[in-house]
Amino acid sequence: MNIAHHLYSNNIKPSVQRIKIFEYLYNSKNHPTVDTIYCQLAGEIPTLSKTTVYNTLKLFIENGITSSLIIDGNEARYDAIMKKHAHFKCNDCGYIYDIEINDLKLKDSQLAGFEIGETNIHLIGKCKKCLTK
Amino acid sequence: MNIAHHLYSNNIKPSVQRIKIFEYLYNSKNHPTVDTIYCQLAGEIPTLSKTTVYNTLKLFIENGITSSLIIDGNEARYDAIMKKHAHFKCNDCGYIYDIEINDLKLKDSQLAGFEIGETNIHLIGKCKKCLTK
DNA sequence: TTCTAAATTTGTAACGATTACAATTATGGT
DNA sequence: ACCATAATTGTAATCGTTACAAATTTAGAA
Repeated sequence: MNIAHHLYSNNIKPSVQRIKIFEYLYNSKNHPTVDTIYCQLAGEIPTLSKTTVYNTLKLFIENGITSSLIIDGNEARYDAIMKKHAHFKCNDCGYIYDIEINDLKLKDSQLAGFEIGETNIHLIGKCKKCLTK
Repeated sequence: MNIAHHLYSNNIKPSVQRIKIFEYLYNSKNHPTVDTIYCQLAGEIPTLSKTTVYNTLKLFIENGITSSLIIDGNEARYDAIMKKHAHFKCNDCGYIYDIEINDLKLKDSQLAGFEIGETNIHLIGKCKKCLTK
């Protein structure tokens, strides 16, 4: 995937920072926090500022190529995979799994006439790995 | 509902603060924030401290009579209705609706062997009222 | 009732994630 | 190369939450 082109086609002018941040987000599947992104890229881009990471992610979200999730209260995590999916966080190892969702059945009557823009599903528990060890 | 008894039967020693906080939480259906609870009760309990509200809610959650939800990033909201339900937040009026959920169908294969402790479903969009006005 | 220990409440200070803002640096067109 | 505009950066401020120690209340024993 050509990242510069991906940014362009979503109305984002590419820059070194933007390309590197999106690249990291897209390749690392671990829903990184701002701090993680910053620390990982600070080596490659020595002048990088944490504010730039915040600004850039905000821009990505506004243009629909990134989404944010808050699965525990304290800090936001980011995801470049835009296909609708749920998240499962293991309380033991802390890993956040992507979970495919088929369908979400809600009582029709209640949401009739509502316009649903966003659906966030967060599961918390213990993953198979941690349960079997 | 006898609140003092409800607290007792959940291993919480009642106190003026605890009773008032739970009472407010239980009667107001609007998923209040800590600040809202504090401001509402500060009149009745002039010595009330915001720390007490935090402590008390934490105690309620530990003992399973309250749950917290974070539907937009910034501040936590609290709910004394423990029956499993989803939340819909209207981006226009800001109101948070309780939505009954029948069933959540996820791809079985992925979560096989996982232990799911908590399921949070947050919907965001525009409610009927705001759409029709 | 009075004393004492434990639990609860309170206020202040600290913390951490995020944002505001102004200054610096880079970019693109003429 | 020059200029206007956009992007990046660092610092300081903001705000929800937590840590902590002092003050108050509670409950049980003497």
